[in-house]
Amino acid sequence: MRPTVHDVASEAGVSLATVDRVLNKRAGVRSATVARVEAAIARLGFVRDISAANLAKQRVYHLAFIIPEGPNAFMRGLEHELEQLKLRSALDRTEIRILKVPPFDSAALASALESLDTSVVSGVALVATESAATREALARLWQANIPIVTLVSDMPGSRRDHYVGIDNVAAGHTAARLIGRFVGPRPGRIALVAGSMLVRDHVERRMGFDQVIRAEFPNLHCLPVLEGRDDAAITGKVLAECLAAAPGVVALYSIGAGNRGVIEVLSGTPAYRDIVVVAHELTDHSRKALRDGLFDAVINQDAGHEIRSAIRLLKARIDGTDIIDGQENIRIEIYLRDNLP
Amino acid sequence: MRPTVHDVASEAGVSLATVDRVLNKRAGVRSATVARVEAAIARLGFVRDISAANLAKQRVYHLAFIIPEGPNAFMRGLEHELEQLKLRSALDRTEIRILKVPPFDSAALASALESLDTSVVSGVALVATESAATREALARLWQANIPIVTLVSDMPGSRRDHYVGIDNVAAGHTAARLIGRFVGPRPGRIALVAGSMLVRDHVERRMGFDQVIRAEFPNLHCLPVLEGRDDAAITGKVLAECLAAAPGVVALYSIGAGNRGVIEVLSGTPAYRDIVVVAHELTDHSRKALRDGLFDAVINQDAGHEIRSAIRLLKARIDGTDIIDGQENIRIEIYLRDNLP
DNA sequence: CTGAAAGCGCTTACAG
DNA sequence: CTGAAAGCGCTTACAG
Repeated sequence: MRPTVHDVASEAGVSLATVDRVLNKRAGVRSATVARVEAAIARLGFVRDISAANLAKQRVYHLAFIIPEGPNAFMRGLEHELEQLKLRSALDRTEIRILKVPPFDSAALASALESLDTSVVSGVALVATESAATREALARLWQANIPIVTLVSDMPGSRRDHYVGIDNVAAGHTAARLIGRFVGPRPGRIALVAGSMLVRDHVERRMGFDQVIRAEFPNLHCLPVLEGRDDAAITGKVLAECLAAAPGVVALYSIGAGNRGVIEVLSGTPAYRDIVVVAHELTDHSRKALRDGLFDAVINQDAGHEIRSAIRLLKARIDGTDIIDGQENIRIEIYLRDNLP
Repeated sequence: MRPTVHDVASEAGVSLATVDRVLNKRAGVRSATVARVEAAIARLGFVRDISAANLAKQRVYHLAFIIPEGPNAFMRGLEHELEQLKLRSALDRTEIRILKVPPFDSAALASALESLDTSVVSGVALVATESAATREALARLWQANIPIVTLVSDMPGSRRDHYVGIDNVAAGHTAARLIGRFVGPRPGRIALVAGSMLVRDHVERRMGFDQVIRAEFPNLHCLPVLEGRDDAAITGKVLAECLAAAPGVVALYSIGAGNRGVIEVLSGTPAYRDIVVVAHELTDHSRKALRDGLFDAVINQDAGHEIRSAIRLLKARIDGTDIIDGQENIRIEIYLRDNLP
C-alpha cells in the first residue's frame, strides 16, 4: 500500500493539519517541524494523491482560452474542439471559458488578457499576436502566478510556460521537400500564398520553405509572396493575377488559411490542374481538394491534440505535477489522399 | 453545484446505500425503488464523480500487456513506453504487467492469455497473432467481462473491444503514392521487403501498396515480395541477391521491421543510393537513414500514443465512461527528414 | 505554531 | 429489500 498523510503524520509525530501545511508549503510552521515532516515524507516515499486532494478542496480549474474570431477554418476547428470538451468538462472539474478577439489585433488581445480576473482564472491559453501591450498583459498574469500557454502561434521571450504548436520553420522545410520531390527535375517557378507577412508563423514557414528550395532544388524558383489576408476573395484575386502574369508556375505553397481562394482559382482553369500544391491545415475544403487531386499534400497540426495538450500542461503547472514530453509534442503531420484520418 | 449522491438520495426519498446500489446496478433492489432513483437521477442530471468513487473503492486497475519479445525495434519501443508509464503508475491507481511471448507464435500467445487470472486482471492489451487457440483464449476473457484491446496487429472478428493501431491497407496506399510521386514518370521496378507474409499487417500493407501502384503508376512494376523475417542478416541476404539479379530497381518498400538489413545493403553499394526508399516505423536506424538521405520517407505509428490510447480505452470500458474518438484514432504518420519529431 | 474534528463525493460492511 | 455509520486520502475552519 502507498503511504498516506496519516502515515506521514505518525512517522513525523505531528498532526494531519501540520503535514498538510508542509505539503502545501503554507507559512506558519516552525522550520524544525518542517524538516521533521519532510524527512518523514522522504523516508516513506510519500506521493500525494492529487484526486483525493482535489476532492477535498472542491477544486475547479478555471481555464481561459483566447482565440481569434472570424472565418479562419483552423481557428474554428480549435473552437469546436473546445466546445466538445466543455460538454464533458464537469466530469473533470474543469471550467473552460472561450474569449474571442479580432484576428491580427494585438490591442484587442491585450485587453482580453487584462480583463481576466486573476482571483478567479487558474490558467490561460492564447493564440498570440505580438506587441508590447500583449507582453505587459502577460507579465501581469505571470506575477499572479497564473500558468500561460501559447497556442499555434508563439511569442518567444514572453512570460509563457509553454508553446503548444508546431515548429513552423520545419513545416516550411517539409513543404519545400514535398514540392521539390513531387515536381522532379524540370525547372519552374513556385507561387507562394500567405495570409500576412506580419504573422510570425507565416513568416517562419516561408523562411523554412525558401531555405530548402534554394539549397536543394536549384531548378525551382520562388515568386514573391502573395498576401491574401486569410480571405478567400482576396486570395483568389491576387493568385489569379499572379498566375496569369507569371508563366511557368509548376508549384504552389499555400502558407496560410486562404485555401478556399486557392481552390477556386485552380479548379477554374484546366491548365492549372497540373500545378503541384502543398497547403496547410486539414479542413473540409482542403480534404476535398486532396481527394480530388487538386492538392498534392496537406501539412496539418491536430487541433484536438493541441487543445488537450494545452489543458494538460496548464493543469500540470497548477498541480505541480510532471508531464510526458512525447505526449505534448505537436507533430508536423503530412497528409496525402491515402492517409487521411 | 453539481448534484451528488446525497441530492439523489433525498430527491428519491431513499438512503445513500440504495442510490449506490442502483448506480452500480447491484441486485436486490425492488424495481419500484430502482425506478424512483433513476427518475431522480434523470431529473437532477446527476453524473457520478468517478475519482471519488475510485477513492472510496480503493480501486486499482490491473492491466496486462502481451507483446512479442525479440529484437523487433518497434516492439521494444512499445515496451519502453510501458516501462516509462509504470514508473508513474502508482499516481493513477494503475498497475501494468508486461508479458513477453515469442514473436509469430500463436500457441505461446494463447497460453499467455490462459495464464491470466480473471479474478485479478481488469483489462488486457495484446499484439495479436491469429489462431483458433488465441480466439478461444480471448473468448474466456470475454466471458469474464474483461475488456480486451488489440495493439498494432488486429484480429478482426475476435472478442476484442477495440483495435489500437493503423489501417495497414491505407498505409500501403500511402507508401505507394510516395514512391510513385518521388520516382516520377521514368519506368522501373520496385523491390518489396517484408518480415513474413504470414503476418496480417504485412499482407495488408503489401496489398494496399500493390493496388495503388497498379492503378496509378503504370510505369512501375512490383517484384515478388522478399521475406526477411524481420531479421537484419536474412533481410540483407535476400535483398542483396534480389538487387544483383534484377536490373532496373528504382524503388524499395520496406514493409516490416527489417530496416537494418536494408540499410546495410543500400549503403554498401554506391549504385543503390539513388533507389527511392520508403520504410515503416521510426527507430534510431530509420531516423539516421532518413537524415543521411538513404531513406526518402518513413511511415510511422506512434508507440507512446498507442500505449496511452490502449490504457484509456481499457479504463473507459472498466468505468463505463465515454471516449473521445479523435484522441484514440492512431494516425498513419509520414516523416521526411524535415519533420522528424 | 499546532491539533482535533468535520467534510469532499462516493462505497462498504453490518444490521435489521 | 433498505438504511445508518464508518471510511477512502486529502483539506479546512476553528480552537488553543
